[in-house]
Amino acid sequence: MSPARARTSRAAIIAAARDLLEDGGLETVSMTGIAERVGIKAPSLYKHFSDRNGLLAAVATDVALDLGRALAGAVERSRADPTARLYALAAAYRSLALATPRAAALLFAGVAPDAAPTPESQALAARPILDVAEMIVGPARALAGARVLTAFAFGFTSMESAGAFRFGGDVEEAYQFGVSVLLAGLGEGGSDHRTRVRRRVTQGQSGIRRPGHPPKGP
Amino acid sequence: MSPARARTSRAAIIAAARDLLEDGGLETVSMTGIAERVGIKAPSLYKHFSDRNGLLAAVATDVALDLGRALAGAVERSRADPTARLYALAAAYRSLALATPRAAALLFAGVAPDAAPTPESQALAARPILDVAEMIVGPARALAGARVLTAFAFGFTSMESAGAFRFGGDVEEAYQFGVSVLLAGLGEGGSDHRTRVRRRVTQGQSGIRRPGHPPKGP
DNA sequence: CACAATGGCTATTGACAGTAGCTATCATGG
DNA sequence: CCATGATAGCTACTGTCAATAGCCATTGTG
Repeated sequence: MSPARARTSRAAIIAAARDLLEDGGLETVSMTGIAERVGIKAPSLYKHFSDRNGLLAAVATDVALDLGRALAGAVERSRADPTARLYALAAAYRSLALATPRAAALLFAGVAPDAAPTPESQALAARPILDVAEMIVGPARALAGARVLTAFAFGFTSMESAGAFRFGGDVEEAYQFGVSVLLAGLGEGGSDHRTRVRRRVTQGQSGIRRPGHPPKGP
Repeated sequence: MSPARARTSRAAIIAAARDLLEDGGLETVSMTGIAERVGIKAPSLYKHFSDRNGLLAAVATDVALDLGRALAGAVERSRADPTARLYALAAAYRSLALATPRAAALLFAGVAPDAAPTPESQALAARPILDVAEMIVGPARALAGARVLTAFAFGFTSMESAGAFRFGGDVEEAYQFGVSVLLAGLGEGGSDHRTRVRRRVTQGQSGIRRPGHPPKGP
């Protein structure tokens, strides 16, 4: 084992890809473009990553790690009570999601299905949210609570940066409103909403014509 | 003005594109593949649509119209009280979003930025949600409420079909839980959450290294 | 100092979006 | 009963991209 001169690095390639991703969207993240940015030719990239999806997966992991750090930092800086933590987390998430919207989409939306981040990086990013959810609704509902919080934050910021909120109004205010609504609802102990509702909404009929291509996720 | 024989139709092309989209993802929606499905050659598609994005925009509009119809139908079939309506809408949305996940992503996430559905179709899809939000929180907060509801429903189903919920647990139950939490929080009259919170979370600092590529949406 | 591993390169292939320009078909108006 | 013109299809082509094959230069270690 004896390496040769390395004109670039894995980290530099990932950074270049992230740059391209953010200011041009997924389709502008070309092997050619990345290679150009790091000063090599496209085929050489395959010496560092198996293929484009492997590279995107590394980008996604990188983003997940950033997100985990940002959330953990927000928790550290906030007061210890659940309310303060939740607001801090929500703000930190939105801040990152708006700064790097396409990366966020890469993380949670199935934009590039074969470019999933590593489970470890995901677990790291999820940790602070699971913790705050547990503080609010208790251990039994922590997972469901965290999912609800994440779904809202991701969904909202995703739509926001996609420009899907096209009817005017104060978008930031709506986000804060959502966080406070979730906090109020979660704080309600969850009462028996869950069981009360369970049987009512299981298989909404909606008159779709498509035969259905069910998702494959675990 | 005098047309010739038409071997296919705009509607057939859109349907073929939707099929391809659902069972292969956006990147498998190729002009060649679509053309093959409708029995013509790829270049002929440009007689019906300006380019691939134009075609995708038509697909998105088609999906938005379906969604609008599904939601309106769910409202019609439900009881008149806000709670029943909200659950019906949530179920109908999830049903459609899970049946056609990539189409949903096309609608709300910025998956194909230049393939936005027509404003009319969007307004139609948004109507039922705005209505129920107004019933729950009143006209002043209807828009914010609708955004919160939509963000949650879109975010949740998007993550669900992307397979982003990888820690086990009952995912459907978490969705119901989320709806009940939102209902409880919204029903709380909103109290003064909004203003109480406003100044606390305006610009979360999160230690991101990226200089920021702000979104362009209106 | 040899040698093997490694990271780079050029050349090539196959898929795809999109354009140019031709042709066959049909509806309408003389 | 043509002639005209609009249209929807076609073939041929270009340029871009991911990915592969195979060669070459460099460098650390025995």
